[in-house]
Amino acid sequence: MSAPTVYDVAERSGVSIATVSRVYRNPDSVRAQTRERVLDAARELGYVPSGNARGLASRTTGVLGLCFPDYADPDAEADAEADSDADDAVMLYSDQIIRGMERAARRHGYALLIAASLEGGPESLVAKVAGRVDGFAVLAQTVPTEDLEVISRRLPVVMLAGPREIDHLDHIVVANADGERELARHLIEDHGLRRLAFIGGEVASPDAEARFRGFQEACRDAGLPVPDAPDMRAEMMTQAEGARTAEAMLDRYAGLSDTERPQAMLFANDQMAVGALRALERRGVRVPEDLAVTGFDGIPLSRIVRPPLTTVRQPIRQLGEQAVELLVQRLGDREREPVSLMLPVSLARRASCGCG
Amino acid sequence: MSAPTVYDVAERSGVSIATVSRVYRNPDSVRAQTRERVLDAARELGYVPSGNARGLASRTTGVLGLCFPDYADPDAEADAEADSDADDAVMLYSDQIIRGMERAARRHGYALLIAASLEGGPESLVAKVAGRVDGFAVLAQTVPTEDLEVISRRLPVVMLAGPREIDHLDHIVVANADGERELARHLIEDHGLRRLAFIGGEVASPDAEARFRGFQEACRDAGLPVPDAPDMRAEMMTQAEGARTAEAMLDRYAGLSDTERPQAMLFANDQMAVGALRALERRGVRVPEDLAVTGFDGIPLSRIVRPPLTTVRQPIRQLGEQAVELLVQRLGDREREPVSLMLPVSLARRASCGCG
DNA sequence: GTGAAAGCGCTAACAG
DNA sequence: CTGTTAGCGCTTTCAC
Repeated sequence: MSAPTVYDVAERSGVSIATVSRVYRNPDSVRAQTRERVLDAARELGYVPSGNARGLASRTTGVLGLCFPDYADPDAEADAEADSDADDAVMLYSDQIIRGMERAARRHGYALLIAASLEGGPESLVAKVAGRVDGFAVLAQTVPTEDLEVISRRLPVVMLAGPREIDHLDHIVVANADGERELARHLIEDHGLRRLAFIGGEVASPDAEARFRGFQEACRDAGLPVPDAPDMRAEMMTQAEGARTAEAMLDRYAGLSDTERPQAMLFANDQMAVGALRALERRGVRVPEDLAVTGFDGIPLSRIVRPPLTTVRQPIRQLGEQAVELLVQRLGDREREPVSLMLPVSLARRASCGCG
Repeated sequence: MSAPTVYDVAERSGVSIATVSRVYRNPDSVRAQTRERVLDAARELGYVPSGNARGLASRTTGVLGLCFPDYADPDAEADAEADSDADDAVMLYSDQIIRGMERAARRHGYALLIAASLEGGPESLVAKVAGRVDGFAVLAQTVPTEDLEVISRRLPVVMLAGPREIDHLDHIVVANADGERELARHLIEDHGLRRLAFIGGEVASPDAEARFRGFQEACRDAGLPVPDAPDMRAEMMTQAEGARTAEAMLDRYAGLSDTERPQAMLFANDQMAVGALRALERRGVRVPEDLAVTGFDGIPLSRIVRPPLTTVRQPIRQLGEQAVELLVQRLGDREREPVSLMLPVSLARRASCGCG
């Protein structure tokens, strides 16, 4: 009793397999009466068209893919309450992209195949994805460049966030530098702050680095001293690290007078800023009266914390949607020149910088 | 210039197509030197194995699927800040399941194909998914039962949440009734409350209904009057609706004395409870002093609101993980008896009921 | 409108 | 360890 095929359905309904095929592919090309016979037979048999066979024969899958970073050790015990916020941050990011892609894909009639990259997975599962989709998106640093090199010669690939590693690929980033520059400018010009401290992430994070560059630009533009490195770096960009770095900053500047110590801390992301907010509260530092605090990302939590966090909203979902648009476009025209999109970000002025 | 195939690689590396196939399927079964030759040729050619052809020939895809409800009109303009919380609630739910499934699937070497069901989609996209996966999970009320009936005869399907519509399918639910009963019991026994109001959702929501049943049980167990319907129903189970119903309740009981009006409002989910919290604050009702408030779900927001919300944590992610486990099991043994799992929930006692 | 025949690119025995 | 030979289940011309 193996699964029924077009042959079974054809036989049972007294038509040829070509007709069965037509019924599923282009129902109107078959006389209504014939069509019903076929459909009935299919129902009785429990027939489900094989996507594989279809794909093989038609050379398209109707599926788009996404490779994203391994956001958690899959072998880790699932403990809802104890999940680290590091996890959460990355996951939220991936979730949003998945949402965006799924939504856009659906609009174009595609389904979405997702796969997180294992650490040192065998034959990288990108291969698995690549072979089953019409095109796919890759989050930066998820897939070895050399693999992409090979794969992208055979099907559309769009790189998301991070540097454009392969120049013939479509590529989308968010305006990290612009956003941070605008944020710093706001603090400097609108709030009259002069002494700003930037708390960065690991050097390997292209996003965090780009944000720091934006910070530098704002300093330069305002005629303030331009630091050549973040005042401090956090390895993880988590709430815990945010709290830790905030306290470390406090200690570092403890001996300084009010006119010397920083008036604002700009964190490379919201998670850290939120952690800092809590640490500062514990230490009796009032935000924004004593110190302004800002983040980056615009995660939901940023609106909920007290004081609400001034931050830069990243259009993460749109990143996913745009990715699909580019893939669909390229599927329609393989010759189109590769594009590199930079999605605009927007400043969310809230209480933590003294606004509102 | 069509995509290179095993034949191209075989020719270029001077081996047979069988060997090329082996290199990708079971590298150790090929002499290292031969393997390298093949791999080199593949690299030069830009060869990517066709998942479709593999699937066709091997009768497995290495992909599991998930059909979930259309959580938002795909044609709606994406406006991050303006997304309704209705959206968010459903999305968070789906996201968690996706996460859980992806994680578990990866652990078993599967990728995950996801597709939200269109409203009146053509030939329901379940067909699309069904044809491309080895098995899949379906969120309740996502796929017409009759379709499932047919499809589930040919590949493993597991139903998630909601009633078990087809009895030969594996099925997983969370202990909605148990959770709400325990929650109500806590209010009654531990806090000594006697007058509880339950705010339900739409009648069509199996979850909300199950929670109400749990509420009824607790009332009965405690010898309190047992209502035969929720005190009030919200159509959407959103924050806005929660706020609205909370105010309506306030108005309804405005004329009663302190010893007559409800001492607690039990909402069918967290979203509503959170909305209620805000509405109550606006109306000057103190929680929990004047009125206890509880939710259900254990969404992240429930921990963050003030006062933190007493709720019942649903192991949504585990729902996804378990779904994969069942699918994998069944893939290994088609004859296994269908199982129906009920995942335990846990009470999160927080300030909104008077705890902590 | 419908049928016949030829693959799509790979895996799966079986030989050797 | 490697090659040969059949299909896997469908879409696609091209006839009728």
